[in-house]
Amino acid sequence: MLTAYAENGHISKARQVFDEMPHRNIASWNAMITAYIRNGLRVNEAFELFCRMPERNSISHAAMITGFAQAGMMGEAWGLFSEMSEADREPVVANTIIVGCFKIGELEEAKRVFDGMRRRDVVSWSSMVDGYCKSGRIDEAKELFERMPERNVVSWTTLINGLLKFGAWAEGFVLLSRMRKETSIEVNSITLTAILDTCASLNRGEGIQVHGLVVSMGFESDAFLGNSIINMYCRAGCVNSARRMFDMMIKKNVVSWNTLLAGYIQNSSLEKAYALFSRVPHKDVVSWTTMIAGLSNNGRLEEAISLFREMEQKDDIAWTAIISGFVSNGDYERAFTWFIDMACEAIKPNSVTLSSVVCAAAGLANLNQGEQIHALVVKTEKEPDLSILNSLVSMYAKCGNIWDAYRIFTSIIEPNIVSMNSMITAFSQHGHVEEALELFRHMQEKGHEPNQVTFLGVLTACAHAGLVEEGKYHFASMKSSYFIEPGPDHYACMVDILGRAGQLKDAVDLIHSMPCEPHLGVWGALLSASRTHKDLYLAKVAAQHILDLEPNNATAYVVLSNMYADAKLTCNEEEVITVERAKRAAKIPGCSWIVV
DNA sequence: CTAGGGTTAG
Repeated sequence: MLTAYAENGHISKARQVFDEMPHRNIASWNAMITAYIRNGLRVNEAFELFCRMPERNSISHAAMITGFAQAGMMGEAWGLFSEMSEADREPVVANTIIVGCFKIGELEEAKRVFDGMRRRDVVSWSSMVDGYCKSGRIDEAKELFERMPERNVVSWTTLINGLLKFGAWAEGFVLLSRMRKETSIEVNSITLTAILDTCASLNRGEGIQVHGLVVSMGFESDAFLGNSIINMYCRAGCVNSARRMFDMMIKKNVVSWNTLLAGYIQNSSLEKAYALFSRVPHKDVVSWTTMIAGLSNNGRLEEAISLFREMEQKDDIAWTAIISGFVSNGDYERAFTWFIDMACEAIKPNSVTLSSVVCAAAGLANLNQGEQIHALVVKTEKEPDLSILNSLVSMYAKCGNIWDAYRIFTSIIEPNIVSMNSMITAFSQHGHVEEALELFRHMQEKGHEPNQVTFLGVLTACAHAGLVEEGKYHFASMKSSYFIEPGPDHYACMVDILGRAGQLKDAVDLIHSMPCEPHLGVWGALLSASRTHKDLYLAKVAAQHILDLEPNNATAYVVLSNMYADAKLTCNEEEVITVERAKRAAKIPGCSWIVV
């Protein structure tokens, strides 16, 4: 009766039976202790019984040690372990101790127990391999694995998974094929899940082969595996293959639908996503938020909002999808309105919500709002996400408080590339060129790989200080040292740098050499350089390109007319019309060498 | 009575 209740998880019933028992033997005490440990790891209640037992055997000890070890209470586990004889504790109880040691990071202790064992089984070895993998000590894991006297599917899976999670995926795949070639041990669904997961995040071609393996092993009816395959294809950009898998699956669940839905959205097939969404049989929050976020992130905010209104239980993620949509559309005011509505509905903002509204405050350059959100962050987040801290850095910088930005930056224990970029950009926007370049040097020394955003900050700094040679150097090193193709913004910066220094010819040549289409910023930089150096001819060319891109661009007209005025020419309507005409005539003199 | 894992949304 007691064990029947215990096995079904009815602990209080089991305890009732136990308490009412007229005669208890060791087995009934042990059963009750085991029940407490297996159901919710209630170590204290188990230990209380353990202490009250009139006599104990090795099973009592083993059960209690398992409880302590799984709860990470290794001191207590050790105490009982030392009371057991060699014969009773090996290998099972010792294995438990090994796992417990790894759990609390006591690698040396685990090794000592393992080395001291007289009888090791395959579990002892596999536990050691797993412990080393999870502690990042891959070499030791591999060495132990090679020394194993026998291996089973768990041993192989442990190391394969360990290698893949460690990032040594090539080695992981080699081990998988070795397993299949050298042994008759068959992979199971656990092995395959780990591999598919890795393939999905790495966009590895092996995913397709693993799919074949899943089918040939007869696992295609496993919904978990099927969903992983859908995910793998979606992440690799093969939505059609994902769709085929989806259609083939007999046991679809809501995750299968959601995964394919997300796949369509990530591969920008919004219409197909919409069609699929309408057919999802039992839509859950994820189905709704996936669709809402998909629309919102693709600038279709109004549709996203109307879907949001249809949603019954709106969670924080749904709200955040809309709010971040406003932020990326530059509609910061509405982002705030919605943020307040969210608070009124008593939905707690999460870290993405918070970093979005910090960005909104930055976009509005509204220090007051920014500080309020900052206070909220301090109040609600014990350890604010890096994304929040990074956006706070940008926010303070954009609101003019460069030293508050710096204070936040220095408080970040492990800054990432985004943190570095935010701070470099902040310095550079504020004209603190030395600091910006110093930070750039510092991050390179620390081994952080700069990206295109970093270089934009660096080039902006150079432009600010008129550092022509340094600017040229960094611009060149982008491609030669870091294999980053400069984008239009980088070119605009370089045109600015060259233009300010009066090297107009070089600036024009640079535009001519651009592999991408020059955008407004590039021509704007050229125009302002032409104005500074009073090159009316070049100014006209630049202005014309600006007006091609943006026919109502007032700046272009204003700059041109000022230059005419300075040159003691009249910039009347007629002159503007002339420019217009020239544009329509399609051939501006000199235009041919600028056209890309 | 011990060892390997788990898919989707911001």
